[in-house]
Amino acid sequence: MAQKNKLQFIILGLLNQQPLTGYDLTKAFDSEIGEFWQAQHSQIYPQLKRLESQGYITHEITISGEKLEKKLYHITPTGQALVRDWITTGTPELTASKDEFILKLYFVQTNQDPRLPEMLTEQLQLHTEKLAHLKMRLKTVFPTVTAQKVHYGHYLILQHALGREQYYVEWLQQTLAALPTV
Amino acid sequence: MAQKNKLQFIILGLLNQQPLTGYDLTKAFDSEIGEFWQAQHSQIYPQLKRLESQGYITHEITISGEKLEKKLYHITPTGQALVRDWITTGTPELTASKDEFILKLYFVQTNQDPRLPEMLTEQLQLHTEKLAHLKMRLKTVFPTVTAQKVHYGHYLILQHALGREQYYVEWLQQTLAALPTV
DNA sequence: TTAAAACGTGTTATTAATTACATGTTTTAA
DNA sequence: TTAAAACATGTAATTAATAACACGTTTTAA
Repeated sequence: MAQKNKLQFIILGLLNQQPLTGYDLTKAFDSEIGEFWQAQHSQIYPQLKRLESQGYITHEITISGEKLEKKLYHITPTGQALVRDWITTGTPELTASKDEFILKLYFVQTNQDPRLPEMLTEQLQLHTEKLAHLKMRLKTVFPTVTAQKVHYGHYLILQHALGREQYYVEWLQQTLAALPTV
Repeated sequence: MAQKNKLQFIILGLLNQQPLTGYDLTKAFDSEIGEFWQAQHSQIYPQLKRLESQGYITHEITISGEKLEKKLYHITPTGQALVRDWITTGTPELTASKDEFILKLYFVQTNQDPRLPEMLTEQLQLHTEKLAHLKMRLKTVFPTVTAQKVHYGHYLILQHALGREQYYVEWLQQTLAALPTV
């Protein structure tokens, strides 16, 4: 019941900002969007077809260089209405997340387990790198308060991802520090 | 391409602690495990069959009451080796999460958007409730430091979920507070 | 005593998502 | 000038996941 297939709304949301190609949309999932939703091009191209057949988007063909055809997708008024509805409608689901690493920890019975330091250290490094990357991105994309206002949603998403990562790093550090000394 | 199908490892991990029925396993995903992985019984029962055919688990039939047959699954030594491998092997993937609400925010162009207060308030309530629930659980399940050591993994998972939720609540509060006053 | 809730196990159908296959063009840097 | 990287668009095959269908038992509280 109700609203699944969130990919369609994300695509519409992106096209609501500006016309984009399937390739552009795919790339969007590699950057900030990818922090909160993932999709491959093999999911995106068929979805674009479906959205077009339903009248939510249209496309225009442009030629890049000599003969490379790009399909630039535009949102229609019906599509815009659909995005508006999606955003306005409540989100009571609390989309559950998955975390393989935390699950592995769950099966570690005791804080004496000799594998713990190595496991935690590996994650600490990974998450520290990611945190650094997000920090840099936030600083370069939104250097001023004015820049934050130009695309507030983008700012929010990056900043939320950063805070989430920050928590993860701190938690790993604390958990490591709390381990019994050998 | 290495190791997908993480459900199998989670099931094995749980059976490594104690023999369980399919129903028990299903319930495990309703509680603490569910914070970091989800699975329905329609995924679990077939997976149990597969694991058994591969020799990682076996089952024993017990009768509950007059005639209700329960299949109690046990892990085999091969299965135990598989769990050990899974835990010991590195986790370099950083399992990406999904969050529909944050995505909706992404498509809000400006902090002047009249829908923002309502959207954020709804989430604040949901996450505050969840946080309270996790706090209570942590307090009842692990009232003492000694209790934490009895099943350290369980403690870690609950405590991590709580911290994550805490961050989410604080972020929502800050974002709400930073909104321009009407 | 009886109805509801919880226990218990399965399958089928559908949809979502990933991986792999498949092909070609344009740009950029060595 | 040429090879690699990036651009660009699709389909097919497989696997993961959810929702729905289906059935029966035991326990518990009204």
